[in-house]
Formats: sequence, C-alpha cells, structure tokens
Amino acid sequence: MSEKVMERLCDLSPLVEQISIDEAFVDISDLREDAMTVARRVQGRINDELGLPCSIGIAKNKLLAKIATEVGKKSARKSEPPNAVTIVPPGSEASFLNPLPVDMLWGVGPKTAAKLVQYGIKTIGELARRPPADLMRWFGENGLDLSRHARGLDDSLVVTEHEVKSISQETTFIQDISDDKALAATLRELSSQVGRRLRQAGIAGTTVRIKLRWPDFTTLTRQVTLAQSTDQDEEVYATALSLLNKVRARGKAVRLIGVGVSGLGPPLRQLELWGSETEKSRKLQAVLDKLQAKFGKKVIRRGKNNNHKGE
DNA sequence: TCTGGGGTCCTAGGACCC
DNA sequence: TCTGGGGTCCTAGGACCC
Repeated sequence: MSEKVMERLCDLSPLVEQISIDEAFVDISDLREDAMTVARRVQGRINDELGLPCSIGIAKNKLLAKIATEVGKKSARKSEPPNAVTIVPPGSEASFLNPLPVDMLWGVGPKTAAKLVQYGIKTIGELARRPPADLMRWFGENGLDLSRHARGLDDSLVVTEHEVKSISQETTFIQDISDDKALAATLRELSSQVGRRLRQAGIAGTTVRIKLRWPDFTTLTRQVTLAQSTDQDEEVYATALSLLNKVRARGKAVRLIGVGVSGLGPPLRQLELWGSETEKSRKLQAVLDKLQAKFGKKVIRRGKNNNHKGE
C-alpha cells in the first residue's frame, strides 16, 4: 500500500522524498495549478483508489508543511480518520506557528520540551522571541536550529534519494526468555533476515551490533567492527552470538533482542589466501536465497550442528 | 502515556597516529 | 622519554523521528 501511495505522489512530480512508510514530501513549486486543487486531487485518488485516508500540509518549506499536516490531523473529528488539507498561506507563517506547542517542532522531543518549560517556554512563539544566543547557551549548536525553526525558517531541500546507513531486525518476546538455545535460535533467525535484506539491497556492512533489553527495561547495545564487510547470515550470526555471550550470563532473562549491521557499502569480495571456506559458504547462501525465494522460507534451512564455516 | 520495530544523528571517551 | 596539538576510528548511550 505504501508503494501505491508513493506512486500517486510521483504522478504529481518526480521530486518526492519518502520519509517513512506512510509519509513523504513533494516539491510542487513548479506546478501551475493552485495548491489546494492539487492536494484535493491526490487526496481523492488515495481515498478512492486505495481506500486510505490521508492528510496533507502545504507551505513554503518542509518544516511548515510537516507541521501543517499535523495541525490538520489533530483537527479531525474523533469518529473519523483524519483526512485534512491544511495550507499555510505565504505571509501567515508566524501567526500560524506562534500559538502551537514547542514539541510540534522538528527535533523537540520530551527531553527538550521539558528543558524549555523550565525556561518558561511552552509555545513556538515564545521560543521564536528568545534571543538565539540564549538558545545556543542552553542547547549548543542545536540551539541555533531550534531558533530558526521556531521562526519558520528551513531551507532544506526535497531529496529524492537517501543512502541507507544501517539495517536491523529486533523482536520483543511475549514472555521474557532465559533459555540459551531459544535465544540463540532467535538471534540466528534475525541474523538471516538482516543478511537477506543486505543481499537484496546489494550491500554489505563492517559493523555488527546487538541490542538487548532486560526484563527491567534497561537496554544496551554492543558492537564490533569486522576486518571485512559482510552480507552473510552466518557471519552476522556468529559475530552477534559472540557479542551476546560477552554481555549475558547463561540463563539470564531477556525481553528484547536485536541484530543490526552498519558501515554499509558495496559488497567487495576479497580473495582469501587460505582457500575459500567463506567463498563456499557464500555460494551456499546464494543457493539458499534462490530456493527460498522460489519455494518459501521453510523449504530449506541450515542444519542444527553447524559451525559458522561450512556445512 | 506507553509499546514495538524500525531508523538517524549526536556526544563523549579511549585508542591510536603523525 | 615526555609533551602538545590535531585528526581518525571505534564503542556505547541517548534523543529523536515515524
């Protein structure tokens, strides 16, 4: 459904920046038509052709358009899904922003909002009237951005392509898990998913990271950087497992476990001096991928007693 | 307000190098 | 052998976003 929505946005202009599964910026500056007409038409297509509600904000920059969308969504009646179009006409930016709460601003989450309240700042208008120097003192470099944003200033462009920086999978157990084997099995499954996504994207990464959440909700990460980048399930898994064994005592209960790979780039394959165990393993992986793509994930899997080299 | 499953960016300290 | 300055890379955690 996400792809179908994005296709309809691309019909408006090629300048589409997808920022999540269900949200995107479209640069319509070059369109001749009136903005409201454009918005209602694309909204209508998404409603009618896809059966989905959607809210749209239109303004002179991304920051304001985003906030306009949020304002529109909030104004929806509770009985219906939000399906608003909100326009911030040129010249009305300040009066539009002024009364809104600061946490509607990009980059203001619970922590920053709480800090701002201590300085007596609750609305975007109050923030905008504060001298930038004050904000710099309180928030460092971020203070300047905060001040600009509060005044509605944002010159960021609509960017059509984003480089992926990391790929990860995690899962929270319905009940905390203490069993070492069950945990390892989950880690293997997550590692395979990460590996598959890496290969699908045609990339490999040098840093493997695990994430753990204990039953008391404290969360930690451990990572290690490999000598060579990898896109192989077994290498991700073996690395992740050794990280896990370093931080977790046997039998210790876990609420969440995750694996990720970063330091991404093209999958350069270096020839190994001492033969080609990894090469064999890589070819095996390629065959597994093909089989699973054709017949489904359960058609074949690795045996239980393998080490991480060859099977 | 919290949860879950993804992500990004920033900071700080330490190792290491010139 | 020690000191200082500057830089990079790695690791860990946290804030924030949807």
